[in-house]
Amino acid sequence: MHEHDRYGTPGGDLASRAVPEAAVGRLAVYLRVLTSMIEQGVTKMSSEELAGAAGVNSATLRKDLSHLGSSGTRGVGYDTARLVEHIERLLGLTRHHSVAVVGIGNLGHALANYGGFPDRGFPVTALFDVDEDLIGISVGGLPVDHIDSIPAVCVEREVTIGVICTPSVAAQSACDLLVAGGVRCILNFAPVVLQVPDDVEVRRVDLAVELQILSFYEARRSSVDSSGDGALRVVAPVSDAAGIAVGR
Amino acid sequence: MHEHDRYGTPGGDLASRAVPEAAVGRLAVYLRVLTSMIEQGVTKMSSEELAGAAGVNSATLRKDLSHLGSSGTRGVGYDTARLVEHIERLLGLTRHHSVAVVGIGNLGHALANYGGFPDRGFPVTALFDVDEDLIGISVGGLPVDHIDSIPAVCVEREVTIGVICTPSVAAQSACDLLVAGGVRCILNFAPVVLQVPDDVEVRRVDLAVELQILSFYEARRSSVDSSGDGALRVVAPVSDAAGIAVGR
DNA sequence: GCGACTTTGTTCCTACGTTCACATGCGGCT
DNA sequence: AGCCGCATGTGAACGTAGGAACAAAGTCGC
Repeated sequence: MHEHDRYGTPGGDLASRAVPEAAVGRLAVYLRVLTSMIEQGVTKMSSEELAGAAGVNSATLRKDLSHLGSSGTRGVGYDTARLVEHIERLLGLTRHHSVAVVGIGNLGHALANYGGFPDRGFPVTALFDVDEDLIGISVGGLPVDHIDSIPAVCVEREVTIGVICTPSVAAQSACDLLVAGGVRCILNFAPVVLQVPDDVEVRRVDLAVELQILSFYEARRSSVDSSGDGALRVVAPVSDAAGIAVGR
Repeated sequence: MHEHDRYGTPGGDLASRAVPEAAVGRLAVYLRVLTSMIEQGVTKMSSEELAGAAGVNSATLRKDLSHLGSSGTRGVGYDTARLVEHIERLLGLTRHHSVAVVGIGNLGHALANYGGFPDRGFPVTALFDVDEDLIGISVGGLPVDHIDSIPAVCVEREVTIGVICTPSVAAQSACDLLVAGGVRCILNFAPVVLQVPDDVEVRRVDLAVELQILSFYEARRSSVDSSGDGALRVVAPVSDAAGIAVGR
């Protein structure tokens, strides 16, 4: 199926997944909290502290960290620098991932201008668009190429991650071109469900969906208010203060 | 920490709303697929068709749709227009949600210029920033106000959704101002965990996390490739540096 | 050097979300 | 008008995530 069920692959007994996706997402959050703390000179943290800063339960945090082997010291806590190292290794951040952005509209512009992308390690090395007026001009210090050259350029610059910021109608073809260029990880901002080969991983960031989910909560809250019935049914398991979102 | 666990159905009656968050997200996707289909003149769809287009299992789709009451006709399928109506009602899209964007940098610009925001129903009615050079200028047809005026303006324009596009350090204060202005739904693009009262719903969209998750998949795949043999379960029991942790 | 305290790593358990499979119910066909 | 087929809606099973509690392990104080 498209958008692989990242859970147990049916027949794929193999390593498919030892670390749950949800845990991977949280690990990325811990990583940011940790680097921020290190900058402030913090060298040790307990699971309680780190969990508080990341907005998760401490047991969940310890379980997540256990996926990368023993990194803590009982009775003391975790060495921040060491932990960062371990998480980076697990997430594959030890080597850089060249990023290509397709569709240099408003959003594409914004992403290209982020420069090294939030948290370095993801250098943007290629920009593409169809608009002839954009080709060749420099955005964020990088020239825009025509989408026809996607496959060649991606191979040449060893792009590992493709970001799609095109209008919906162009998203699938942009995706196909990226895949043709050997890109197997795609971040899709276009509000469509992409069809890709099984070995390509797609993550979708959908603003409309996010807004509609918020709308749903707002609507429910309103109806609860008006109904006067206090028995509200909360479903979101992570709606605790500072919820960490990441649904799906 | 959160009280409402209620699983039994004490009140029972307004049972219709125990919709899981994951289902809400999918419903938003179905909604888009449906509107797109309607534009193409499609009036009826089976669960199989719709599920295929949305990239989910048909059973999951039917269960999701069951949350909004019987909308289909057995032996026939779903009436697209009717379904759209039901989903919109559940998601609270029958009334418009005024959106405020805080932080008119690259991303804020992009969002403001989307105009009505992807899929209408979410008109952007206020823009805020700290930069004096930006105050007063028009972005996407709307003037930028100073963040100090957030509370007053949000109340006045009945903003229900706040979008935070500020740098990390400014995010929490932007959030506080929005909350002070009565905004209880927040979409946060800043890579920080916001602290909010219990009745405020925050959803976080974190590009760095998304990229790092992709990086993780890429890393895992690479190690599978390079290992050659299928015995990649081997993990880093000892001090294997590149281990990806499998098994537990 | 020994004991007590602290915090990790893990085990168990509960709850949820997804999927399978089937009974129910509706439209079309003869 | 009645029967057949087909797709919905739902009940049960399965697998996974998350939280509480506990045991191992290491440090600090004496």
